[in-house]
Amino acid sequence: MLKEAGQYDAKLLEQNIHKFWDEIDAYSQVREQRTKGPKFFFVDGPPYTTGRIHLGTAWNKIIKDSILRYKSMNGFHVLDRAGWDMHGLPIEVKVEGVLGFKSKKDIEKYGVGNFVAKCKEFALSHRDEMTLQFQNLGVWLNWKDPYMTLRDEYIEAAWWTLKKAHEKKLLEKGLRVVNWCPRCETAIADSEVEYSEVSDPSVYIKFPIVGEENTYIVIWTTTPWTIPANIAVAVHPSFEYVKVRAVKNGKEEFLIMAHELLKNVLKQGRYQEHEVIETILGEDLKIAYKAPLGHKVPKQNEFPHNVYMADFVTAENTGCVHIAPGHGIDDFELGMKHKLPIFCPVGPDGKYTEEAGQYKGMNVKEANKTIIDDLTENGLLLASGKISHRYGNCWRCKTPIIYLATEQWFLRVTDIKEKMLDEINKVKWYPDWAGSARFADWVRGSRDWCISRQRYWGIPIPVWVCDFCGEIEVMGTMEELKNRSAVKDLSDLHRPYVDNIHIKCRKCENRMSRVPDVFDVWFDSAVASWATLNFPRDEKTIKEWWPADFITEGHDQTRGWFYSQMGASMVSFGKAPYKSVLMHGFTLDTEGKKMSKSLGNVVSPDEVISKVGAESLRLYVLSQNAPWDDLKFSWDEVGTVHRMLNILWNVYRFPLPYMILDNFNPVDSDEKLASLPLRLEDRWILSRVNSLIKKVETAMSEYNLHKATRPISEFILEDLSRWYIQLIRPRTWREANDPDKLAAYYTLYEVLVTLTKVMAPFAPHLTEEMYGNLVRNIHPDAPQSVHMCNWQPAKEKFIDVELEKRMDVIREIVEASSNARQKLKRKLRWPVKRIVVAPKNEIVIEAVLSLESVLKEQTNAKEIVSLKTGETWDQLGVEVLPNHAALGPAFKKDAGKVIAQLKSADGRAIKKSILETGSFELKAGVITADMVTFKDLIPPAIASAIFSAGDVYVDTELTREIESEGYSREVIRRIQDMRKELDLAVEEEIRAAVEIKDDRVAVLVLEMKDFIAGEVRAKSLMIGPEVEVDGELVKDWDVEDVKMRMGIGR
RNA sequence: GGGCCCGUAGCUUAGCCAGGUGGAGCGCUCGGCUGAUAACCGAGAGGUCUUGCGUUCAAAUCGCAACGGGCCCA
Repeated sequence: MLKEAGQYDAKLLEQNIHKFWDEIDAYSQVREQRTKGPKFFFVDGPPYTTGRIHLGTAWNKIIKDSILRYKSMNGFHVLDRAGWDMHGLPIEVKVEGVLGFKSKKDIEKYGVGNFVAKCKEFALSHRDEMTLQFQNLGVWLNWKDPYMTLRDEYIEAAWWTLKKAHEKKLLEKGLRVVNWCPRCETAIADSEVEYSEVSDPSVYIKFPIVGEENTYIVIWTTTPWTIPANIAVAVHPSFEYVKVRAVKNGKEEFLIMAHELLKNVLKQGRYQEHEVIETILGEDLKIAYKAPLGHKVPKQNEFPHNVYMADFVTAENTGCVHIAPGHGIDDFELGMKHKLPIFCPVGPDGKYTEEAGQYKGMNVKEANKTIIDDLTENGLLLASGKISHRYGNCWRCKTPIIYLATEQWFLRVTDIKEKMLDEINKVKWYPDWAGSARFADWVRGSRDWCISRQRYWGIPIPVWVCDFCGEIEVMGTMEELKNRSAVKDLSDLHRPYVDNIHIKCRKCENRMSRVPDVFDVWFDSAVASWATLNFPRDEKTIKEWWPADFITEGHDQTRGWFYSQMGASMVSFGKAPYKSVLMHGFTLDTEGKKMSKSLGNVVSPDEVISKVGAESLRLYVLSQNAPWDDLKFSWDEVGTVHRMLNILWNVYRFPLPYMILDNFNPVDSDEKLASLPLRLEDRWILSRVNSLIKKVETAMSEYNLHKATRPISEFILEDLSRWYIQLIRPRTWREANDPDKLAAYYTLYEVLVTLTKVMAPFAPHLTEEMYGNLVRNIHPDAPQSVHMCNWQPAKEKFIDVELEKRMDVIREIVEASSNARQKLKRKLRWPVKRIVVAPKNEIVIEAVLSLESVLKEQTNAKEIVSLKTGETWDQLGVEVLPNHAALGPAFKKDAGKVIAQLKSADGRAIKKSILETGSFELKAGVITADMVTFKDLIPPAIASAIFSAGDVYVDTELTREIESEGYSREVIRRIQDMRKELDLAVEEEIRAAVEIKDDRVAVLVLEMKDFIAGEVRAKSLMIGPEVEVDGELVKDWDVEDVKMRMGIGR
């Protein structure tokens, strides 16, 4: 049997549903039930296990959940292991913070094994916390058996991939300039560099030219600390350079720089006068210079210093670029091209090494000042100031990065770039530009991928190098390492356990040792699509599932996971690891600014859930905007969604008491719907809900979640709540087993059950609750959960597009008539004599004709009249407006008389005659069409309003009958109000008495006594000018200036 | 500096691809309803469609540029 429902309490409801899901293990049942269906392989982009989830992560998982629920209902066998990204520097930094560590030395002292254990503990505990938070959102993924990057089988997937890269000669060790964090003492990826505005030195330095007395080439830099590593100067081959004689305080010197930048440089150096001596094209600038700090850095004196040409030189500052191949990417490439020494006198801790001579031991950033002082001292500083610009920081510890030339391991993805671009085209991107424009652009500009990190908590790079001959071998699996090393007991593939395993070199039989590095953490998630299938340990599953059918992440993952997966997959399998990608946006604050702790504008999912529940949050993020647009969070809009759900809940619970009272038991509802006398409004709502299904299907086929959810809200508010429920109300409180009432019951029941299925993917809690009552309480053998139901396709037999159109017209007319009523302040409770519709087209006539009863009821009109198209209602008066400009010349001095006669004549007759014959005869003369214009005159008791396809006239003239009914309804409303106050049950009968202190009104109301008694369920009812009023509740009322006293009791 | 996306009423947005009088919701003001009631419904006010230039008979819509925001890169 159906049960009544109380007010909508989202939190309580959601808690109960979560409990219910746990009890029956709903998730597992749903997935198992679909194992025979077509496969749908989804790979969860693994969130990083630090701290709590934020709104963006919540949105991400809600999108995933909704799509997977939809796919599952549509019969797909969904594979969806949740994923966790658990390695890497972010966790190391957090753990270092907890332990109060400042540098790698602290970690070494503490013991790598202990440190790694702490990192693991941190990752696992945060995984548990975050799992709960995701579950609170109602997100269904395989939480029991998630993939975790710290598991041995996952590590093997990464190892196997690297071995593939090695086999395909795409793995390379080399000296490269990398982004280096001097605090973390490791290389970091381009994607781990975060830019911020900082103030740095801006210095102009003069490099003395060899063989030319008092002549210098001028360079500019923001990093004076790289000057000890200077090896060359670069100029643009096609720029024009000049040699200038410049004078400052009576001293002259000769400077070389780009011609167009001359003025600025001389101003910077405060030269008082100058003269261009010579103009030279960049490509002809063949000069050597002396190291500016040779006296401090002896090693510098061993290197040649020359000027080279480079296209990357821009016409900024001096047009001459200081080149330190050990400290810059362009510098390094220029150095390689000209076989220059890659001089890098800086250690991993960001301090100068032995090679930096007198600067040894100094922190480079702190050395800036010393170097500027030293240059001043030897007269080579032209100018020194400050500049505010964007500079890269380590995204985790915020330390400014430096560029260092170091030995690193690289994946040569640039070799397979073209193939990667081909694969991008084969992937279906939502929206299209995410792939064709954004991702393709990123891939085109990508460089070789530096995959090594000099850290501890990560997947150890499985490369063993021979201590003697340098031979390289890559271990692809744990098994392989065991066999090659004869270490039988290998329980953990992390550092430090793998660090001490040695193998014998195949070439020279000497000892091989593992390189100490770990993987860039992006490499971990890069292998997720096969790691989640337990490949390479399990070689069978991958054949059945891979590649992924679908992934979805935020647009920041273009450079991140979309790319890392693509790269790793191209290396391993030579094709894209996913078939379709939905790229979604970011969550921003109401201002459109990003949410960040420092701005204090962060809204957490928990905060939203605690206020309005997860369901409102879900529908809010799904419907607010297109998935790929950024979402500006707004509490107001969340509130609006919550209100919509509340209305749905009220719509759902409204009929329950009546249905229960009537023992409504819709076991054979299909049959009943076919046999009961459905009204047109019943057929209409059935048509609407089935049209809705089609809309949702169309939107979901393109993952347009906003276009799927918005029509659902609209249906609930406009069609169900504001219209259908209003229409059927009188039918629901009819007492007998009336087929007309049953038709409404069965229709509403069908609509609500259909709606729960359409909404289930998006609002899994609310629909589960409704389903439990509406379906499970009636059919005990129905699927246990709405999420076990099949998607219900639209029932075409119910769809009637014409009817939908006609109902739209009726709704417009009703709106217009209530607008008109308002003009004359006539309440809806008071019937009106008639409503006249002047239609613009035939559809309106058909609509009024076929849906007259609906129109009558909703407008509370005694009669509905529809005119023909173009017909003027004959009750309207016509005002004739004389056209003086035409009448004057035509009638001259009689014009005044004509005008007077026009005013007193019957306007309607004039209009009719003019329209039919073109003229009208007055006593004073014949007037023609050009002499007059007409205006409709609306009688005082009539109000009009327009709608899109015509006019509506409401005749509010009072008749005895109307007054009688109007006052009666006033009485009824007040008695109902009192019933409410006494908290009476709907079906409970009362005794009532009404004293009306106006004889005329008392008589009018008395005429409706039976009607009133029926409406208020009164077994006895007394009405009259002098009635004794008593009972449990007695109240005095003022009804339209008539004093009434009413009393009711059981 | 470059790539991609976004900019419409006080707020959140539809319309833009396929040019032809800008639609909603929230909020506000006024009113209605009172057997969904700590609910619900109607009406009204409110828009230089970020700005400028161009294409066109016609531009929110197409093109170019600028400005502001987001993500990514340099």
